[in-house]
Amino acid sequence: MPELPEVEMFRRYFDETALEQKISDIQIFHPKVVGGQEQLLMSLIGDRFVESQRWGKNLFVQTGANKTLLMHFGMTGNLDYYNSGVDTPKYARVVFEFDHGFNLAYVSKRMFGRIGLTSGIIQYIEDKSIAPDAMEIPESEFIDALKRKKKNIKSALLDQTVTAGVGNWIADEILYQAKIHPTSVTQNLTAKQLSAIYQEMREIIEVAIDVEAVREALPSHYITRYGRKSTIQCPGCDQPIERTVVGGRGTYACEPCQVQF
DNA sequence: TCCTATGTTGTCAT
DNA sequence: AATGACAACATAGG
Repeated sequence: MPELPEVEMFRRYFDETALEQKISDIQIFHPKVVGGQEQLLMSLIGDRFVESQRWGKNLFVQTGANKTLLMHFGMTGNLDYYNSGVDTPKYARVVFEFDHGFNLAYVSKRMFGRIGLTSGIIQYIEDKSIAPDAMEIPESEFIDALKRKKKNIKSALLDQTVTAGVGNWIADEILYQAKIHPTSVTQNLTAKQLSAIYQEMREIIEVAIDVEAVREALPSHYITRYGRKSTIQCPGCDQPIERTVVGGRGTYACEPCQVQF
């Protein structure tokens, strides 16, 4: 699920459910998602979450004791706030128990996600060379970063050192809306085309957040709205949307509409 | 049985 | 040294 708009939904959900409550206990069901730092995470018992911040697909939370929790959701992750009297959600890997009888589960089915304490947001972002968030990055910085990449445009958009938050469906939608073929050589694109990509990126993310990241609620001229089936037709020309593999990721595009550069 | 899935990273090659 | 290509990770559904 989680690209930038989905993680933004998780952030809002987290704010509505988990802020300002005393953490009375923590359960870790799988050491892998905490990177072996079980003791460190357990040190949050008695603390409380005070403020969340999203950067790309990363969700950071500051605690009252000035610690920084990081959650990344991988390909299959989410948060689930539930009454402690009912069953623990399936695939819950870490559970925060609060004083008043409700729990927050960090759920990660395929366990590609990670949760744990970091030395701080800025430090973490620097260490991992993560670029500015896709909704924050200035156009000139985005275009300069793209120009330096030798890979195809789709892979460049997925590169979190170019900008943070674009994932597989957003990349496909950006290139579909910009009418640019995903395998186009990034350095062949003109300033005007790169600018169009930037504008589409912002527009698509904004719209996705507006519809609360519900795919079926996206505009009818978005190919993402129709899911990842082999039967989708291009909303523009009615030709079938083709599936290929680009940079190791399933990629959907309209061959007639999207020009190869 | 085989392939795919809204992500990142370690390894190997260039 | 730095960058790029690609398999690997773990689980379920078609």
